[in-house]
Amino acid sequence: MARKPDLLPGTLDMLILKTLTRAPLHGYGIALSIKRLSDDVLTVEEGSLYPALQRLLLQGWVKAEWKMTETNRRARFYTLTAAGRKQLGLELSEFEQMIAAIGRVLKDAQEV
Amino acid sequence: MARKPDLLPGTLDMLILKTLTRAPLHGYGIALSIKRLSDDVLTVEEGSLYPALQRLLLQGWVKAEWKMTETNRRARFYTLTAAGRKQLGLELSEFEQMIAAIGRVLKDAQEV
DNA sequence: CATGTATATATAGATTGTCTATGGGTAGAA
DNA sequence: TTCTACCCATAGACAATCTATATATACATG
Repeated sequence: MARKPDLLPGTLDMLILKTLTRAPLHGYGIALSIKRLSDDVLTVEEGSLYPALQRLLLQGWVKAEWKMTETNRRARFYTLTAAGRKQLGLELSEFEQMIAAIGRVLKDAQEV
Repeated sequence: MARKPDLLPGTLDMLILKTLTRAPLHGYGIALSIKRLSDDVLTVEEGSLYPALQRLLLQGWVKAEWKMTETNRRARFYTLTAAGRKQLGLELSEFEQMIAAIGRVLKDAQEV
């Protein structure tokens, strides 16, 4: 990781799924939501976002529907499926386990 | 991340640098150390480890020296350089910032 | 003495995820 | 009319990791 990344690789699907537990949203809205909730630390580039949404659709973790936004624009709204909710639970627990494990390695104790 | 990964991508360099703050170690020892400290959650595959060590060498963040181990084997021992220590500090703070940001997105509050 | 296991390094090639760059297009404000 | 914010999408480059493979040695066990 030579250049400072916009995301922690491997966490985008989880972030999207989590965002959709609040409400169905279109892609642009998902990206904005993640950016804002993270206080601009996380930026979801379009070239990451749309391929990720395709992945999630293909896996059946979200479904999509074209609608009009409040601002009168065509947009594709994504909704979390039951399988997606289950997948989110899985990813959350694996992520937390990893973070905890990394935390143990980063601790200063000398128990090598 | 279809398959459960052995590591969080992007964190390996940081883990290696951190491990070397305790003592100089050879590659195999670094991998073992990370595995044990993480209670077997993190596994550093050889195909990830040695390229990572090459990266760190190239950046000047570690230096290497062939020596004999306690068990009488040839091994390449890596030592953290001053630049490496500085880099570790940088990666630690960026990592913590990212984790905090992800935490905010994963929180259940409705402040969208 | 043969065999197996743990120790130890290293690379090639595949895979995957993210980023950069680009293309298209619309609503509404200035 | 021009600009900005909104909206979707893909191609290709790039980087990190994983799988598979290769080589080799110390030492224990049968």
